[in-house]
Amino acid sequence: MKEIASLLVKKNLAKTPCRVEILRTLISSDTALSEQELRQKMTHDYDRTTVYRTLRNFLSLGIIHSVALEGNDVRYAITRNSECNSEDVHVHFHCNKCTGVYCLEADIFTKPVLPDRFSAANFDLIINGVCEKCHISGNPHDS
Amino acid sequence: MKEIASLLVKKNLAKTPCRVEILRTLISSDTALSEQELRQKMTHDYDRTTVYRTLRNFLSLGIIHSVALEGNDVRYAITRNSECNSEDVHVHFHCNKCTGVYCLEADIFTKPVLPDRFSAANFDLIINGVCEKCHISGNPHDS
DNA sequence: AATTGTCTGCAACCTTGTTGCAAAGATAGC
DNA sequence: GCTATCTTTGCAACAAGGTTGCAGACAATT
Repeated sequence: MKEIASLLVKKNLAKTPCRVEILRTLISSDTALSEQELRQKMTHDYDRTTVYRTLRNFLSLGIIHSVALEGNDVRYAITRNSECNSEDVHVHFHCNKCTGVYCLEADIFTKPVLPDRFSAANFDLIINGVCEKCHISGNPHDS
Repeated sequence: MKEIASLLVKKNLAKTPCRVEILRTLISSDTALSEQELRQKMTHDYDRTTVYRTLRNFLSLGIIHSVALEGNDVRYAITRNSECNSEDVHVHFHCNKCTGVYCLEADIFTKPVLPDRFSAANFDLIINGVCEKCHISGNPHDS
């Protein structure tokens, strides 16, 4: 919890309940969460607008990042140095069974050679498949 | 134009004006189009619902495919065998200047090694950067 | 040309993104 | 610890998609 407080101080943000709870929820989740999932996991029911603005704020500060999936499905996750913080490569795994989205290490990705005159600033890779938790049983981890 | 007619016949779809025009527009565009861009490029103003249903229809038949970008931004493009039809790899280039989305050859992509117990069904790579048309001048191709 | 089944347009509703404004809360100085 | 100030929150409201049902229009078939 000190982690959260110092993060907010570092980013010059007031330590408000909504911010603390959003951060706590995202930090303690092993998957990226949709806004809906996030709100459901939070104990207090904050207004939609408040959560929206807080997420937007966190996004622009790089505290969290978002993953756009097919079908207007956006997930949010804490940006951890060890996983998703590579300057220009983001790798996410989307499980077709439990629908969870996991941040994977960026260094498993090899940058492709682009056609002439195309220059890349960053890469976003989404891998669809079956995650480790759903691998054996075939049963989803979250139901 | 025969191309379009035979495509529709092959997929068991009636040759209706809306379908023909959507296909014609997508085929003649070198970039993936948003629904809005698509509607603007079409000569007849079809109802939003009609376009929506037609696109959904084409998507499920694999005639077109969609690319989900950040910020609820979805683009649609014809699925060409030479470009985007690889069974499990889709590579798209999103230009930060002209905002265009181009389908790139899937074979420039190298599949990464996944963590234990993760298994992949398909890969979606989105590369952000500057496209060939915006490369030199710095001026966007479409304005 | 008539029939049948599909497609289109309209109305309507839901979700998500977004803004303005006023009330409530956090931070800083007294 | 209390007040002033600036920030954050909640509410209302609207825009843009996504989505469905239904009835009239249209395409394909006989």
